[in-house]
Amino acid sequence: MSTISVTLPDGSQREVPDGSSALDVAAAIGSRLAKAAVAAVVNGELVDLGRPVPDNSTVSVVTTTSPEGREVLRHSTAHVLAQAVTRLWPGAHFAIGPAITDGFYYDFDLPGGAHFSDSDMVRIEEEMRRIVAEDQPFVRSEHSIEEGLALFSSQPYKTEIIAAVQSGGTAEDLAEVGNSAVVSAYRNTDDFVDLCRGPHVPSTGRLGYFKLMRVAGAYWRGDEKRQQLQRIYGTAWESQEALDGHLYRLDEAEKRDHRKLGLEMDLFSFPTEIGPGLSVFHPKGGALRRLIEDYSRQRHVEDDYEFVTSPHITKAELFETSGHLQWYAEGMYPPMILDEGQRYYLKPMNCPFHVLIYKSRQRSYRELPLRLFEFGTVYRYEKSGVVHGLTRVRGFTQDDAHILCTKDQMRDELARLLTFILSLLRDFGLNDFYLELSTRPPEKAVGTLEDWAEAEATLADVARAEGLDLVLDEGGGAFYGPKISVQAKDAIGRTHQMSTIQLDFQTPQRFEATYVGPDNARHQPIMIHRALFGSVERFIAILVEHYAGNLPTWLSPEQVRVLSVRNDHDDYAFEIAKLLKSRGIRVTVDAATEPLGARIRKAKLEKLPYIVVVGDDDVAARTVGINARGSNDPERGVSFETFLERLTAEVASHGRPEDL
RNA sequence: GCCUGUGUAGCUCAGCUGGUAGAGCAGCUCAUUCGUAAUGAGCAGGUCGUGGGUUCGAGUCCCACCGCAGGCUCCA
Repeated sequence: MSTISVTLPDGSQREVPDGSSALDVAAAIGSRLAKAAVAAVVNGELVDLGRPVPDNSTVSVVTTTSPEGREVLRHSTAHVLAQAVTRLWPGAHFAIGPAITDGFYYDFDLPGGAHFSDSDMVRIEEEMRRIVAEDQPFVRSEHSIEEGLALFSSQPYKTEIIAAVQSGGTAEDLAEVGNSAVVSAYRNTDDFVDLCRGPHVPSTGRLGYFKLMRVAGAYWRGDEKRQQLQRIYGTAWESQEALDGHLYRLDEAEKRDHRKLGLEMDLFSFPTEIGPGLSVFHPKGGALRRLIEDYSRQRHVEDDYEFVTSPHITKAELFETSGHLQWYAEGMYPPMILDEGQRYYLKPMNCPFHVLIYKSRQRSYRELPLRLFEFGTVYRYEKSGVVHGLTRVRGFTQDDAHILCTKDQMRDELARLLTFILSLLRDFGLNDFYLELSTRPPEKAVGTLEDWAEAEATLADVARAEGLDLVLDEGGGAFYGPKISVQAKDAIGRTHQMSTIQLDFQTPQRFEATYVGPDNARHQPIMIHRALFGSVERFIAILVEHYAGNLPTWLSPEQVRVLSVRNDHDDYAFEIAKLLKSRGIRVTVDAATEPLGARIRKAKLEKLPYIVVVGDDDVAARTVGINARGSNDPERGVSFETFLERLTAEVASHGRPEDL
């Protein structure tokens, strides 16, 4: 028997019999590898294990613990889901079923307009386990377009994809099929075959560590004007431990949910009497908010911003001039009709007001850059299905500023701004950033291509200069200019869009804002929109989740609670509370009305940074007992002065919290 | 806006196939005075999201609406 030679990832060569499959190669390397293998990369292409390997090819075996391997088994699990559904609902049409982060989904259209219910998830999962137990093979076949259309003649969504691929096809379609010349399909049984690019695990028996998570609606091809399908989401892993780990992480994330913690910590609420997406901040949330805003104000003062304010409503004319009514009217609250037909709108943005402040008198180049800052509360009519806690609301406050500068100043101004933003975010305990550049949206955009190109290039240069990773978001810009956004990773690795810097060549032009240059002629300034927190409300949500409610001491609404052991220690407790308060510490006293253990427990549950206990010894020696958050080991007999120094130093340095 | 769920006391939840609401915690009162995560007793608290309907009778069944949750679409 003749042999062929393959190159392995470590560079070594191996001789295998001609006609060997990727699985044979894996087996030749080792039986454990063969057991863990789910697919292979042959000459750079991810393929089935059963695929014969050509001579002189490079072969890399993909195992279940690699990202590619997990993707293969998730995708294969999606096929098992589809088969289970077709067994239970004969005649069901299925659309697409890709692997996604941590799992997979599959979209279905059930016969007779039937819908899945939550209890169906149990039945489907049972059916899936039967299919796994049957250990059905995944058998690949390749067909011409015509054959493909015939093979899937009872599956209209599949034939639509094949037909779309025939006439070019989108990236999404090609992901299903592979390439435009060949229609590939994977058959599990005589009754079940699915259109798919592959690769797949050799057989369903390789799967099993999955769980169906939920059912949701999804529009066919993501188009809200088309058929709404039933989407089932699932998660799938290579082992029970990995699956359990994922479920545990979900559980932990749920414990951090700012909506839950916000209620428990008495920070804010959404009274239904006020309306969806409209929040009120309670005293503790109000304190947190004031601390955040005050610190931000201080930093802005230091960075040469000037403070302005503007009203919440305005005549339509302002947003006609800015272009918002033309582009985003559906995102605005409907107008109030006043004074013989005059239309007034709640403001969805602050920028036109700031431009009017700029325009209130003639400006000289000597005044630029002019940095106008406002905590501006805006209102946007979000669709009813999208409001979510504090992160997506209908009324919120932006830490909004608009910088007007000359074209020559733009580059320096952007660089300075990015440094400022990162420094401020780091002060709040966020440390892991990358940048995203959103470029010209093809449909909704004003301005010349040249202006866009120049602005995008400048933003990219400045981002690179900061040394952070830059990700491109093609077509994601606003209608009036490109933007760069700072993305921050939180304590459990989730990414949040934080700050945005938006260049705008259009608004100054629309408002005919000018400055007089050294040449004594009028010129148009550049406008930079920027918000660091984005919205104060959303920033609070992110901080609460980042810290799991354990806000750092400098941001805690109540920093210290003093507990007296007995009533006769109350006077001392109040005395040191007064001293702490005089040093700017937010402190309360919980006098001895219930047992000490109960008061400790209550304060612990409220996530207080410091619980101070004072008893006989402390009154005698002017000391305190300190029970710090995150510690199960209280310190006794610390002198009050030592504690005060430690506390004020921690607050001043924005010291990090004990447990994230 | 669309799909699927869901809504009982401030919070967490129980309430079987329809027979006129129940617990724990929190709150209040009284007693207890205690050295680091729950002292005891008592009291009070709900038109069961809202409005219709079926029924002798609805927290429970049906319809509509509202809120919330998870998705989809959207997010200047």
